[in-house]
Amino acid sequence: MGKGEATRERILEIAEAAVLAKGFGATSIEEVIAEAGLTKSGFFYHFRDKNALAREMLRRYVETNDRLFDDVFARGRQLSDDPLQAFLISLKLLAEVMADLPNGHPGCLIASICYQERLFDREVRDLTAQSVRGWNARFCKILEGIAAAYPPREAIDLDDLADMLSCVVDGGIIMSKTLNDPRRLERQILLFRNYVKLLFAPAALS
Amino acid sequence: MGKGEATRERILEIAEAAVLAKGFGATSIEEVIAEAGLTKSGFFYHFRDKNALAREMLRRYVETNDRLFDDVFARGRQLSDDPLQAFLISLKLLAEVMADLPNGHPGCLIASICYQERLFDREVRDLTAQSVRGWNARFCKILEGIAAAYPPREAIDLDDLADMLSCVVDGGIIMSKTLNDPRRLERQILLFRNYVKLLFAPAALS
DNA sequence: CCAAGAACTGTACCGGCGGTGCGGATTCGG
DNA sequence: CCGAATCCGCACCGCCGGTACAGTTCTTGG
Repeated sequence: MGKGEATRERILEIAEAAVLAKGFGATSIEEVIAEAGLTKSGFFYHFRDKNALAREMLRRYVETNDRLFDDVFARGRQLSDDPLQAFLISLKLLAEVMADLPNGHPGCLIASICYQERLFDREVRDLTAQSVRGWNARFCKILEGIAAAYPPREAIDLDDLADMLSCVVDGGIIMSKTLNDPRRLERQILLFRNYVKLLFAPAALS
Repeated sequence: MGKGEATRERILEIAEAAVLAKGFGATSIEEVIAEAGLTKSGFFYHFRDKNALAREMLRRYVETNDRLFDDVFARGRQLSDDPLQAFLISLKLLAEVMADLPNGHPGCLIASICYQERLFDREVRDLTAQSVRGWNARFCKILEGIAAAYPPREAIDLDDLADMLSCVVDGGIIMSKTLNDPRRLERQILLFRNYVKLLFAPAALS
């Protein structure tokens, strides 16, 4: 990693924290560069304008989350051959990861952008939509594998159920932040997990 | 309603739409007063500063939502004496209300504030927390009534389940806005409704 | 080791916005 | 018709996003 790339990464890290705490519009470039220890000229050397910063932040965020999901769901499959058990394990791991964050989850950048949509260009908005669609499709594929092995107790739309995981996480983050209680996010994920168990697990197992 | 109060209401309405679309920090007073048709002096006659505007917006939003919940859950109880059935009816009504919004749900002001917390003073943040706590307590009370009549199929924390409704709504709003698909919010509420049904309804009823 | 780019700094400037202050005008109810 | 509520006009401050551009320091490949 060259020196320039390291600086870019530092700027993005600082900017992301600031944006999640105050919103994009209220995050001044000046405070970011002050914390990063460079000048305004230095900033504009790396990013053409504020929107370019947003694009890179988002790209970085999506990439990080993708890796997290890769990791969590791979470990689930690794610990059990049964698709349902693997998913339940993965959800527990996900809940643990969220619970282990020192100061609670810092916030979902997609949610932050969603509530400031008019500030961003089409490219950014398309990237948020595409990411969410990707995550939902990923969850849905897992659920289809489960449903094939375990007929669900009720006729449920698997797409909606896949959506629900994202919704519960985003909602859990908001509630955790608003009430200043990080554990609420973990509990919401576990509650969703219980829903999945209730839907698919045969009565004998529950 | 005096003329001043009408102007205040107009300002709050315009400001809320702007804040939900661009965030609080990026919402300029100038554009609000331009749309409201008054001058900056007129604005500062009604609100001491931008934070006073935020406080009033939030107060208004919480009040509106409280009335909505009062209405929906009262109608549920009105249509069925059974606590579970009443709740299930109320959730369906809630989903319908959300689905009937012409351009989709405009956004949750509490979520918007949550993602810009550093911009607001303690009073505003306390009000958001208190409102969320109030709604959760309301849902929890209903669930306790249900659990007393129908022993839940699994040992579930009713507080968490009450939280889940708020989470699913907030998450559903974000997903609906991000994917530009208003129906997703409705479906998430109905999916939560199904969870409640699955948890409490005796096998004979399902 | 040195040249060539990459990675910055310094300075000057513009326009927009939040916010303050205050005097004056208009409007409206009693 | 009086006085209070409501709103306008105007001048001003400081911060911020963004532009422009010349100069400096650091890094790295040949």
